[in-house]
Amino acid sequence: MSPMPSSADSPDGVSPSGGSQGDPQKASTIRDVALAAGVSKSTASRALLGQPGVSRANLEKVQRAIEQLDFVPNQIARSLSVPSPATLGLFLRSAEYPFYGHLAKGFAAEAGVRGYEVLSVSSFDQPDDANYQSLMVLAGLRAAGIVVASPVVDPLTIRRVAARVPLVLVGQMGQASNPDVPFVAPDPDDGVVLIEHVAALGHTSVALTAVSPEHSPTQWVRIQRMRSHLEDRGIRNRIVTIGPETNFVDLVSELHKAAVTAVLCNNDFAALDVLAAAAHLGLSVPGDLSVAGFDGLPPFDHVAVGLTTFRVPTAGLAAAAVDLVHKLIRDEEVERGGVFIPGELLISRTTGPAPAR
Amino acid sequence: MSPMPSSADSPDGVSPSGGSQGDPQKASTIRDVALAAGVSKSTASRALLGQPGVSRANLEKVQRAIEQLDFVPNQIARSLSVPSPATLGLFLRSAEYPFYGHLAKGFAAEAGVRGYEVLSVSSFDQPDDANYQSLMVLAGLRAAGIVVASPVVDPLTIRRVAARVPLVLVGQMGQASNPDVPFVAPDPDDGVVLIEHVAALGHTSVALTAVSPEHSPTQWVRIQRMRSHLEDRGIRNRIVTIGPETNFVDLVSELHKAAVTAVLCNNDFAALDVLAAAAHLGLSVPGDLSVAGFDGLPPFDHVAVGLTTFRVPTAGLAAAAVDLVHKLIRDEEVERGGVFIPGELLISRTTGPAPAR
DNA sequence: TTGTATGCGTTATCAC
DNA sequence: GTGATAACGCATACAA
Repeated sequence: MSPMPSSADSPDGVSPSGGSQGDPQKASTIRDVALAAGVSKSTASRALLGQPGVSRANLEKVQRAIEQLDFVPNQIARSLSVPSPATLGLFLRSAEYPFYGHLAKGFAAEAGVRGYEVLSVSSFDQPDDANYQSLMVLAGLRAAGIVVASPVVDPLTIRRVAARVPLVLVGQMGQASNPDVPFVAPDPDDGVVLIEHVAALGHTSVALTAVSPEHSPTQWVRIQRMRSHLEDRGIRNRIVTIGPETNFVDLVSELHKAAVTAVLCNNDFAALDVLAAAAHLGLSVPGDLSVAGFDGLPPFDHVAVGLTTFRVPTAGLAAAAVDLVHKLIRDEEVERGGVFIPGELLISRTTGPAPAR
Repeated sequence: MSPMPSSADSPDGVSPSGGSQGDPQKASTIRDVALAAGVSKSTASRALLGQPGVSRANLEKVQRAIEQLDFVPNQIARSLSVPSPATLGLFLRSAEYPFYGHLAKGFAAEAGVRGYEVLSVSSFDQPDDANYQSLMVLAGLRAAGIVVASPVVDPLTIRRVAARVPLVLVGQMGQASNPDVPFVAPDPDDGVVLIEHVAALGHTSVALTAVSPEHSPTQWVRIQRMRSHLEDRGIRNRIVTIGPETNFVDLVSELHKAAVTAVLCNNDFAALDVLAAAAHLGLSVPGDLSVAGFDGLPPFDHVAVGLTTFRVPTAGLAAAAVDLVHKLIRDEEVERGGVFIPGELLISRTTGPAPAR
């Protein structure tokens, strides 16, 4: 970049009223550029786009005018005339949760290599109406496709939007409510892998933590599978529902008294709470109690944390979602019934052999 | 800490009737609606916008046509004639990093209460050109204002966009390159609080970790202040640059041999690496070595992690950014020189008195 | 090589 | 109350 002449300050006395910056003075258009360069709009446009068929003299004049006017082409107007630059909409639950943050990253990466621009909106736990509005913003922007990665959108909204634009659900199994909407989800048998792990360690009484089913149906499916697997193996089990008000010290104390030797948590943060409670109670982990988390996203996969957990494959989910919506956009055949991506067990220091009794 | 939702879920459905999916037919326009309703575009538009001056009969006809055609107004075309005043653009570094995820959440929350819709795009570490394109998408959408929370956008791009639309930087001090662009940033003296903490504990030889300056200018400023503060106090210090290839065991071993008794890390993940290395070397923490992190976002603020760290106020930063851009949009006076938001020291179990020598 | 005219989808300004 | 028509900013056949 060359240094700007000092005349770039506003010498013509267009004194800003209050704004210290970028006074919303009307943006210069290609018409201004053409005028300043003494050519027609068409020539200015061609020069702008670097198209052939512009004399060198005019090219330079236009470029100078662009520089001087700080002209930035209006993408909106552009996209009105040319077929919309492929944009993918991502409807995401609050990126505050690591799962969604990582999903977003994987999504952007995969979409990027396919040449899509990505626009995302966060649905954090708003009323359904607001979610519909937000989704409509994406649709109104003429996104080529939309990926919904939020559990808090109701099926009717999904269906209405899906009728209008290629839409893929991720992280949720939509078939129950919307049989025709393709989806990609973690393997529902992921949790079973954890069961096999603690079973192999000799545990015979296991607790599973869970949040309320309506808050997280997918998690509920996973936990039901875990439970039936436990019962097939004759392992005693109980499901404890936790929430923001849960007193983990009381909970862990009670579980320990009931001879539970392993707690499989619904996510890593809950596992952290259980670990803190165990420490507070003087219980050794994994000596007295084995604890496992779920999700396995950084930093919980770090050796220094030492948590046994299960890594949910955010990158794989994102990639599959982009692939799916890409096919939908191109009107190709997609897998009905959804795509399941299995995760990976991460064994660390919070699980061990069941204590001898 | 309360349990957080983990891997996503689907709402329990009702009415599992089939919606059609993936029709690649071009979107219907208001012209189609007008045609189907047997009215003119103008009437259709008025009905669509709920404007007065439409007969009840026509209103219903239009609404029915809209329903039947699954018509969604093209926001892009709309904003060509009428700038949409209720949309804020957020240009964010990859939400994979917790800092940006939390920032995004706070931003959406604050923007929501002010009635803004939020559209965000992620700049993960792309070439500048791609970032320019992404930013232009936002600008091109005619967002009322834009907040840039990414250190990887070059000043010229910022300037050009800021000339067109109200723009605020967050997390970086833009005054050097763009004196006129308002910004909100963490207090540069945040790190000094950590210095005072370890100084009070009697440490006389301290190491600071850092990533390369161009990767994070803000961090660099903070660390320079920390260093000068250390020198004012006569505390020996060294800055070690770390990166993805860093061998932390070697690093910590070397620091320990050099009689360093406290390591202040540039973020919590780095602290985790240092802790793991210390454990691997048989060093007790904080007996032999005190370790502190930086950022203090979940889960590092959790008592079970036990890390001494410094919480950077993401919510406050986000709120201030929204406030600033809101003022800019309304053409109100904004603070020149930026807004600094101080964070909060979180003392836990990884820092302690300097070992007697 | 350059300019003219037209269309993209919507809203706004007029007449009627 | 309603419907032509002109912007909005840009790209592009089509002429010249």
